[in-house]
Amino acid sequence: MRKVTIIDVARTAGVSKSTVSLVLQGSPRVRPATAEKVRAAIHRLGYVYNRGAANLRSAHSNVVGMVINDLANPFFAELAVGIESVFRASGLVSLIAHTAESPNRQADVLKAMREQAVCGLIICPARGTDASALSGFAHAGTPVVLAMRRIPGSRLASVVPDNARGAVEAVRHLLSLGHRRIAFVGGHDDMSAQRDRCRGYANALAEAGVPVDPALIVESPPTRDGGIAAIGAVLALDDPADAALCFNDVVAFGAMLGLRHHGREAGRDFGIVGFDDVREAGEHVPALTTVAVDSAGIGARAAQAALRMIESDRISAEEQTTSVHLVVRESCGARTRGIGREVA
Amino acid sequence: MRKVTIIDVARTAGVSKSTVSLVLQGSPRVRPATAEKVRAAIHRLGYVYNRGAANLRSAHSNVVGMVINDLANPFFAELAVGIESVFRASGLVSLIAHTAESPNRQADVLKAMREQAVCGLIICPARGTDASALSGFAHAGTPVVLAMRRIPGSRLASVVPDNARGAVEAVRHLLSLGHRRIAFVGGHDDMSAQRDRCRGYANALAEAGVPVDPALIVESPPTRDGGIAAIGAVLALDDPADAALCFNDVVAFGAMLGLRHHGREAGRDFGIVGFDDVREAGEHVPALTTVAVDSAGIGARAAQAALRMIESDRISAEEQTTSVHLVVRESCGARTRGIGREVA
DNA sequence: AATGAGAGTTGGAACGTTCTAATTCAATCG
DNA sequence: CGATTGAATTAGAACGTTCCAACTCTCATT
Repeated sequence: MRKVTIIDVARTAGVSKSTVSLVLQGSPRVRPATAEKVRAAIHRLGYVYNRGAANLRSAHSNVVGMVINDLANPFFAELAVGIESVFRASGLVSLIAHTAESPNRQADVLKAMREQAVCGLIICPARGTDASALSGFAHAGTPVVLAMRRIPGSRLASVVPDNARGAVEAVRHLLSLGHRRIAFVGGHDDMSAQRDRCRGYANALAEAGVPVDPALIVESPPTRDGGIAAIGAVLALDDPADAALCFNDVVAFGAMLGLRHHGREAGRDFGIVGFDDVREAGEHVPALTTVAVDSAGIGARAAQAALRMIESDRISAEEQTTSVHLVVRESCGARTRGIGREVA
Repeated sequence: MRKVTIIDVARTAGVSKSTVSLVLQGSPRVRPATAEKVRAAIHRLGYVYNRGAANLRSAHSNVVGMVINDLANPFFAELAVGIESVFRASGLVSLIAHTAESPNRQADVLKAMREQAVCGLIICPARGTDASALSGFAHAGTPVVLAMRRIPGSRLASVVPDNARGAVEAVRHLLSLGHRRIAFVGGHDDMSAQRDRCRGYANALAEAGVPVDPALIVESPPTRDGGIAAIGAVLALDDPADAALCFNDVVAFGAMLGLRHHGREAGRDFGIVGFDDVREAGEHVPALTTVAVDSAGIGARAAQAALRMIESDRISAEEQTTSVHLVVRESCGARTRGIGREVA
């Protein structure tokens, strides 16, 4: 059973393939009656449009790429949903790849996406991604937008949350509750988000005249276990911490667990603030005070930025920063513990 | 700057385009020295292979489709990761689409994927998906594998967890703890997973000689709020429930919250068992007893099944059922509450 | 009646590959 | 020494679309 093509449609509709093509593109130049005949033939034959063939001829493909460092992480999954929705609404389909933070795997999928001739790329780069990893796209004139993470020394568009600002608000909040030995735990300093958040942390302390103690800044993998380890470190200091801003919510969950192992409890005798506001943050006991980042919104904006570049056919390096806000719950001790109800 | 093609490579390597094509496909028929020349030219010119053009000629594309009802749900995000990893390892790239349980949106993306000439499709169908929605693929001979959910009356391959068995184990466990008024809450009866789980629930009760009370089976959206509402219903009965098997973990979280609103606590004076074993299940307070489903594994198996069909060029309707197991934690009262540590 | 304009339609050359069949060339054989 | 083989290479026709330039009408204008 051979595939039915535009030519078969043309034959049964009694027109030329050019006319069928025009109908498919919704051209106003074809007589309505003719268009109707063509549509009838399409339906009768069960014709399906072959985008591959179309893309071959007309340089602009309708597929975009989406490269995510950790799709299993709900935060990034939402980012992906935001991206996909915007693209789909514009008739584009999205290739997806999960790199698991591996630059090798990332290089592999980037190559694959280039071969697929994606017309745009949104990437949340794996840790340690070098600017050169994306040079192929730049060279081909394909728009690239970085989401969530920037790459030092690259002239690429990006959409990231206002990490520094969020950290400032979080630290101010902890200070206002009387905490003075505030730690910054989790993340690695080769991740742009960690650096920005840490910078905000230091600025807020400085602004309040509280000295920044390097011993209170401890890196760790951005995981639960990382959080447990990191909180252990700041509790073991001679002059231990009495609060911590965590790199993200996952680290914060680990930190709260670590506190318990040491007989402490977040919100009672220790202040914990997270970052991201994942869904579980409000459901955790104690509910996590955290800096809310709109991941789906960031994805949507990144996709819109890519779309603009695709449509205008000129690449830009616009850096967008999206606003964040502190959601005060229980883990910093600002509120008494309700009954699982969120008090934002 | 025109794109560099196989012809440019041929010219600079001093061979024909056919030879370049053979080199690209790693054919053993070309002399090593020649292949080397070609590779050098490819590298020098920065040539990138055009899969679109290749697919046009050789009927078998290298892109697969992946349609997920709710990508923002961590459970399905992991499923997606499992699928993508297997496909990528075989050199295929994955188109992704999120349908948000909307059959309309699903129809839209299915059309788009057909136009992209995907060579295989994994779908976790939106609620209420009709077998006819996928007939286009069947007609085109494109392998389709259903993941997590089956579609009544469709002859399609599928990979789903052993829902009935998991429910049986959960109910037996609750019975063994002395519960007799066991409810089944959450989900809708037009979802195959709900029906299968509910069937297991009823069977386990019957097997123990406990009558199945229809009032104890209450449907609800598979959400937190759905869980809150459903648990409220079974508490309000004249002869109220003293335990519940929840359709999934999200419903279970809602149910536990709902219990608190009524002054009850899961694991103390009420037994709750969930389904799925999402990451938060072990971190919740109380930790959730639940039936563990290996979502990434299901994704991987579905992808492997699709791969087999693609490679053998014959479609099958094999129905795979993956094993599940009960993870006993705190929410059913079987264990005393530890300090956030999992006791499986 | 000849001309021009505009609308609608069309033929054919691309697009960058793969694949078949054919060609070249050297080595081996009778 | 011509014929046969086999390995390496190649020309050219696909694949299903788009797009340009050209063509055919019809109708209004001169």
